[in-house]
Amino acid sequence: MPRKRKLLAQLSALQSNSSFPPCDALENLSATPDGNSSAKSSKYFPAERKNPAQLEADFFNQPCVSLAKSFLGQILVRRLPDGRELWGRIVETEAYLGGEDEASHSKGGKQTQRNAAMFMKPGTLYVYQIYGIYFCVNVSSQGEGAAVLLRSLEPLQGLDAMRELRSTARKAPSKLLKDWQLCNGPSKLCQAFGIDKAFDQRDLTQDAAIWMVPGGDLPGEQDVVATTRIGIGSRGEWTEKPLRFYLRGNRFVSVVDKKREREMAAMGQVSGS
DNA sequence: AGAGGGATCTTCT
DNA sequence: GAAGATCCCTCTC
Repeated sequence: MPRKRKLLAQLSALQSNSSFPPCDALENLSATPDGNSSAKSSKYFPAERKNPAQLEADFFNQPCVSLAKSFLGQILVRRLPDGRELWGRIVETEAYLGGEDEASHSKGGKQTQRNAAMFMKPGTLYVYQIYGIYFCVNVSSQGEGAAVLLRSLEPLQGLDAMRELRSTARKAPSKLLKDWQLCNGPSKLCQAFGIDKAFDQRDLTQDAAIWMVPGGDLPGEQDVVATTRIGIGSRGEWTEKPLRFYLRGNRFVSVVDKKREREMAAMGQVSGS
């Protein structure tokens, strides 16, 4: 059996159970969970109101950099077809501004079939495949063609399911993944949360399978490190712009910039009160 | 601890 | 036809 086939089969088996169709895209049509499946299920709420505290359209309607920072500390929630809920706290993001931003898929303001979601209303997911085998997920922000890449999450709930989803994609399933290895990278978090192309162009404020809720522990300005983006190659002046944001000292961040953190600490000493 | 390469395929030129 | 907002394994120091 070819490796890819095998992976797809495992994923499909994991994500579906007897009462749900295997196709992830059908989740929206059957939003009612089977009562006893999840502690967070809507036992006391109408089915259409899955969470009263979820982040709404006005939150996502911010300029790109502002949204990228505002995401830090907020919580991404994913409900799998079997009813299990995965919770992850966002600890690392990148802003892709569109237009002049040479590193953005929407550079030059160019809209293509692939990046169409970047031009849709704030809160729309942009999911694309990278290197033929992985996925990355962005959230559209205010601004033409602008979006925020989700790079790392701190896993909060559903870690067993995340480990299963992550492990299906590796050669040596023998060694158990540590908690910090589950979601510390843009494609790792997509694997762990079962996010693929089927989520492209979905609306975070309208979807029954994925949404965000406000975090209880939001960072202050001094807790956020702003540094260069990862993996964008040489993009002129845009290569060095501080458009990546992460929580200082958080062990679930994918790439730590010690040098930058020292610089910021020094600045803080000078201007600190 | 760090460097290097392979996997794998859609999208756009 | 080539590149790509990555990850993981292996080799070397």
